[in-house]
Amino acid sequence: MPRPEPTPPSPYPMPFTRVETVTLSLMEARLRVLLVRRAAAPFAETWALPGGVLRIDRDASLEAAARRVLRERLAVDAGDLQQMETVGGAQRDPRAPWTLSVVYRALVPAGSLVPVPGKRVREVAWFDVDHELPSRPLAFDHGPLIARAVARLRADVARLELPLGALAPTFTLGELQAWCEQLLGRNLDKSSFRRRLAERDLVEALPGERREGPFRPAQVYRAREATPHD
Amino acid sequence: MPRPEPTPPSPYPMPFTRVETVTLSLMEARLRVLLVRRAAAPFAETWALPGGVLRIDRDASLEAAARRVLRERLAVDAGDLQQMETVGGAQRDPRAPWTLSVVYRALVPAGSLVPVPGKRVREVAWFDVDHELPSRPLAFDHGPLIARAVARLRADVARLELPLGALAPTFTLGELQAWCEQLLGRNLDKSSFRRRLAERDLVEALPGERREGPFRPAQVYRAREATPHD
DNA sequence: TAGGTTAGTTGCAAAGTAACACTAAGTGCG
DNA sequence: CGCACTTAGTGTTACTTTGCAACTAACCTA
Repeated sequence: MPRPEPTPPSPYPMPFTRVETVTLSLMEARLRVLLVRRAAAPFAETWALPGGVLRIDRDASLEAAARRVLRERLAVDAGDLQQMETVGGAQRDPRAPWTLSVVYRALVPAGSLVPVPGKRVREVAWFDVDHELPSRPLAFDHGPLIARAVARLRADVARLELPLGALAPTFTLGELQAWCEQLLGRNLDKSSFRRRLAERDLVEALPGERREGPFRPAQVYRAREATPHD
Repeated sequence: MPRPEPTPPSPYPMPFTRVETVTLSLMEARLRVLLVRRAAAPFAETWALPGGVLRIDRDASLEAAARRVLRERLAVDAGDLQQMETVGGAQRDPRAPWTLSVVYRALVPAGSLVPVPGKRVREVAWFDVDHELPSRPLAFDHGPLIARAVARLRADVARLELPLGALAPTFTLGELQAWCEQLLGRNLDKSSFRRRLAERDLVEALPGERREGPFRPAQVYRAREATPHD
């Protein structure tokens, strides 16, 4: 076994490293992003993405860091968590000479989060990504980060790479379609939606079971486990 | 103008931050990746991606850091440079307690690079991503990083989001198709390739000009400038 | 029993794609 | 001169995917 060298890792200063989260959810049938209003400079009083400093003493990985930030700052478990992009440079944040932010997109189940202000945060609120955000100036480079995260989520959903982690454990196909439609912000065709679902094997029927409405009951499904198809 | 605070940025230790490059090129009609053979532990004698430490005193941005690494270590200008993903964690590299690597994919024009060994590198070589790589063990987590970068490149090319920066300044449609075919590792249909090219407006004919073979001359094209289509 | 609502399927037309054949334009050779 | 060969570029046709809409099924209520 090669003995790890005790060499000091590097004489170079390292960037101020953070994790930012684009936290999305469906509320009242609209896709919304959670923002916090900053209490301190820079960008005091401006809305920003919730984020936090990477804690190498506590976070085992980048994804773990993103989960910790969501848990600590927002008290929410990210159902689906995807890394988006990493931005870094000398001029991003006046608090440090060089900052690096790894951006994660979190999709959380509807109603899993009651926004409460915390440290360094005046206010927490959800914003409709299509109707409320475009006009609003955001702190740092957070505006384009959100736009790209939303675009990528919608591209994923459009080709049925669904963030199933943020979905209820069981669901009917009608519910699944409505959920996709709300994420996309447009309607889908029922028959081709079902056809495309069947081609991939994303979901499986829970045999025998069904669920109530005042109308015809529907088959209940659940997400199939990640199938390494080969 | 809000005065930047002189606050010390953070009491937290920051991760050992690097940039790794998945440097790809077409050589002898095959997609190849440039690897270096490590001279020192850990993973001495093992092939690895070329990379370097982020130098916040010299790099204005992450992309600039990737360009510097390519220039200093490989003496090559990246025609097309795309950020792939960022990996980080406590157990990645025994040289530091916590390392973070931002991975870039570079596609360089064929023959723009003569591989020369340098510091901490025994050997430099190109490997066919389809035939030589899968069997070969690589240092760190570099194997999956390459696989994902290649898959993403091919997905991009398949839907004609072409890394035009790595292309010759002018070309014929036949050359462009052959280039895509070599990147993808499979053949494309001529007529639908041209039809799909025409729908997007990726290329434009250089009017009047044409170029020689021993056969019928072809129209010369060039890449259209990034058109913000709205 | 009729009517309303959602679940689920079927048929068809429109659009997009792949396979292949065809014409066009140049070179070289008999 | 004209034919064979090669690459450039276009049409034609068949197939696959998608969107639209109609239809049946199941359940409730009145």
